[in-house]
Amino acid sequence: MVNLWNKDVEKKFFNESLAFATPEQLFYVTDDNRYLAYWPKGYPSEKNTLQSRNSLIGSFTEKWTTDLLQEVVKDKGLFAVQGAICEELALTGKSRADVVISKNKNIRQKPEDILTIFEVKMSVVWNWEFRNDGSGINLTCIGDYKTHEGNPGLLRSDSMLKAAGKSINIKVSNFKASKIPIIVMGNTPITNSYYSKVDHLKISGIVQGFWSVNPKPLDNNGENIKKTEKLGFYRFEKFDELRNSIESLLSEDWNFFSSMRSNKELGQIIELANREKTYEKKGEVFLRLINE
DNA sequence: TGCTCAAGCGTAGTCTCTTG
DNA sequence: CAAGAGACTACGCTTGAGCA
Repeated sequence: MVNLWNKDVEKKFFNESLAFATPEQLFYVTDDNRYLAYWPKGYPSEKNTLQSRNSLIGSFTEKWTTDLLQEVVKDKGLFAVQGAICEELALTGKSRADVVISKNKNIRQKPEDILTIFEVKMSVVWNWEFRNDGSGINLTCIGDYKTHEGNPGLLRSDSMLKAAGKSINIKVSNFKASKIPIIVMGNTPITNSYYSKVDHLKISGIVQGFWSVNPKPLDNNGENIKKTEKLGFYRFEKFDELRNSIESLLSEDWNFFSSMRSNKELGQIIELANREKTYEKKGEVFLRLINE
């Protein structure tokens, strides 16, 4: 039984990090000397911005996602690889893929071996209070993301834009990228101003999905979106549900294509492609012609 | 070879402006 | 008038190109 994102995972993040980082690097310190993961809504005094937690939560969530995906593909002879490099797909040492599913487990990858690219955009979602009263580390959840000032994960508009931008950068890097689906993995919902946009990104073939692997991001049965109309966004509630979606992603032979053509040109291309015998062949010829 | 430094990655707070 | 989007800022960390 594999669990998706939940409060225990965040607790684990703080517990692991406290082994080598100071509480001051992981928490805000309030006026009355409380150690909190986020400023509570309406905190009255002067606030500062914590920076030292950023890279820690970044690498923790990427590792956590890699392990989760590894569970999905391990019995298929495939591998989840963290920080993959593939120059042909604009995935360089400076701008790696967070996680890829591949036929091999090397950091350096060939486009032909990569089956899916995952961009991880996750944060600490809940607010936490840390205490160390001598008897050891004590972490208490003091509220969901509606109770603190933070705007975690995919709820930030610029995170959405960055994820979309990186996907486009990969898709236009090389025609070999057109066969590889790209998924943005988050642990929060998205704002309603992005509902129709994620569907358009999916339909136009740029991002195959914004997936949240946090089944219950809000306490007290708070309302939160399950999916958008065209499944551009989807919130997973069980590991098996995630496994099924990834399996169907891996089972098809995908193609991304984009172009600006006149109706006349398109008609000519379709006519030529239609002379082929099978649907697969028609598709192949269509794609070859549209890329010429 | 070892050094510096720009450019990339990451998250998060603040602020302004638009929108309803 | 309130809420949210997006721009901007901040800063910690890593990579790799250029250069002495």
